[in-house]
Amino acid sequence: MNASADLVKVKSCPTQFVLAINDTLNVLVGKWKLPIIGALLFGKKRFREMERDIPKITPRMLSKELKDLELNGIIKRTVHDTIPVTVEYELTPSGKSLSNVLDVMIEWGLHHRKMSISPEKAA
Amino acid sequence: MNASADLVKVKSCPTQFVLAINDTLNVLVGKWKLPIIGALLFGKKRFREMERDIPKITPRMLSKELKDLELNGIIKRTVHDTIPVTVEYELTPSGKSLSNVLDVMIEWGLHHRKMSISPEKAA
DNA sequence: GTAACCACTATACTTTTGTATAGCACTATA
DNA sequence: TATAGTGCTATACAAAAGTATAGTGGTTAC
Repeated sequence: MNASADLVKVKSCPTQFVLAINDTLNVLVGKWKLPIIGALLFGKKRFREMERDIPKITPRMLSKELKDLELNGIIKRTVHDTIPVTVEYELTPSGKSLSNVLDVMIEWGLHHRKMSISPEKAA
Repeated sequence: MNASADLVKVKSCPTQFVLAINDTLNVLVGKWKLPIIGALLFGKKRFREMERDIPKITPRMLSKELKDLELNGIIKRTVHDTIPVTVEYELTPSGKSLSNVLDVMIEWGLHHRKMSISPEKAA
């Protein structure tokens, strides 16, 4: 498997190129996906824990987004049959590897922000 | 300016971290932004040209998204006072630098797709 | 003169996304 | 017995995003 060869192939074909990016975009899009992934980058978390960590999220949204992320193979849900049941969420390897994408996005975001505030200095 | 130092700073602070990524996300989100940026990666384009290049986009959407991207400093709009007027759109340096982000997203997208189809082989 | 190209804009509608609020079935603690 | 915590789901609504269709005001070619 050669990632950069794939890149060349994909970039020469706009449609495929858009499809691949959309896969990534779909995983990150929405008001809550990022805060959720962000929270899980720091380790396993339980439902109520995340509810407290993420300001203003409703249980409905948290539940919905967790399902979505699970379906997309980004997080793994584990039910422990303690009493009462406890449920743990954690990132899958695919989910963890997203942090590479996020790093680049952070870099661009910071740089772009500086550029729009003071293009010449970028201080 | 040290990008990786910024990265460390930002990642230790979840709120900032989410903000920086959201800046990037906002630029890319929506059904049409990516096709538009994709089209402009291949050079300057005019309105009708893009309308033809991007299947199924309506002029309303194209106009709206172009405005949005211009406001966000991703593209530059130039009006030439030919008769009739011609308008050209092109990526700004900030816009061009997005291709780094897109590259990483393509890589993740392709890899993740392979993982979900056949996790062991990843063929 | 009519048809077509240019770069859009207006209006009305549907779909998707997110919010507000309440509730379930269970258990542990006071 | 009352209260609070666990991990959610149901219903109804509001806001945002996207679509469909038509039209503007100009110019050039047939």
